[in-house]
Amino acid sequence: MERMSTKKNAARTEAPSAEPRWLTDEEQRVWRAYIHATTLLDDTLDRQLQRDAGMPHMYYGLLVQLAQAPGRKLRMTELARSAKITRSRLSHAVARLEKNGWVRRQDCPSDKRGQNAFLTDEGFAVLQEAAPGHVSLVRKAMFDRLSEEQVRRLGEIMCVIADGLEPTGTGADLPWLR
Amino acid sequence: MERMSTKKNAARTEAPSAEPRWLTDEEQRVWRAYIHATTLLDDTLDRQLQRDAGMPHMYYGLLVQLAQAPGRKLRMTELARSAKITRSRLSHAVARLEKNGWVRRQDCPSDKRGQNAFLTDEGFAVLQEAAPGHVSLVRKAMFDRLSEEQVRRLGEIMCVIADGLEPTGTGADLPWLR
DNA sequence: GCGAGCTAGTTTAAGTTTCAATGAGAGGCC
DNA sequence: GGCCTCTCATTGAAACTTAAACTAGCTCGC
Repeated sequence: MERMSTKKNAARTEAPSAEPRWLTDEEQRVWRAYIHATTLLDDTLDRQLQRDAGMPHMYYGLLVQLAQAPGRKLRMTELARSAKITRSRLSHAVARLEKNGWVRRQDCPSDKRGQNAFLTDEGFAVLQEAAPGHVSLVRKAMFDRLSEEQVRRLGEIMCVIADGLEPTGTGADLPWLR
Repeated sequence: MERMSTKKNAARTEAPSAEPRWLTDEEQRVWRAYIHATTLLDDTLDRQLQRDAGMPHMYYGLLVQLAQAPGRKLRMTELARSAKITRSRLSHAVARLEKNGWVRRQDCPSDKRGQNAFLTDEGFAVLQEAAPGHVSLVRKAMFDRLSEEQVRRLGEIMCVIADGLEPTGTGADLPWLR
């Protein structure tokens, strides 16, 4: 991805359109490994869940969030935030899950704009059926292949990255996207 | 994602439909952090490249692969393999990139079924324009936030995961998807 | 040299995601 | 109350992805 042009790595005060600091060779290798691993893993999980539970990984994640929420229900915005997706995307997703009978919506009593999504018994059953296979795959793809030490470090690293990207306010843009 | 039902963690000989080994609390935390970080980062990169270069991250990656290939060209299958995507997806992607004038196809002389995708000068120019902003974002989201030690470890971990998922033959399925 | 089976790549249709636009309620201010 | 603005959530169109056919060319054994 990096180092398309002349390298000139001198530290400088980063004027807006100055030559950027390209990635070092090691950083490039790590970045490529990251892209490859995440791409492969995501595709693998998607394919398995599509086959075994009839839904993509993201949708499965939504069901899990609901299952863990008190009363198995969550406000749409809350669900969107915890799943790290847009409200629009969630709307479409819940529409589909509702069509499958796994989730239903109910009006929020305290705020008439609001909607609660809640997991049906059918949805919970689907989750229970799919969970073992999913966990098993996650384990085989990641945890069985890493030492405890590596797992701990991966956790730290991922938290650092997520913290840096977390939209601060509600939908506030990150400063360094200009 | 995990631990939906009773826990019974005793090691056992893993009969096909036995109670699976659920994730420990730490593993769950790490897994969630992983999902969150990768989701956020991928979305962030997609949005920035869509805005600055008019294409999603994956498409940008294809241009990069081509730019680095000898003669700026690559067989379709080869490109699909190095980008970790299906041939079908690549077909669609190249069709779109071709429509933008950034890539063109040429028949492969040695194998009449084959196609070479090659990067046009326009495509290269787009890449050169987009690269600094992209690298800068990657840096700010990941490398600037991690110590050298962490970067090295992340690289190791990602390689382990990728190795475990790499389709072994051409399109051969992984054994543990049953 | 020809038929079975493989490989390269594309196509179709169905499903998913994005972006921008919309409607409808909440909240503040005068 | 009336008005302005913000938030919650949905919608529709366009772009993207996927799985499953499908075409065409290679290759190997007989």
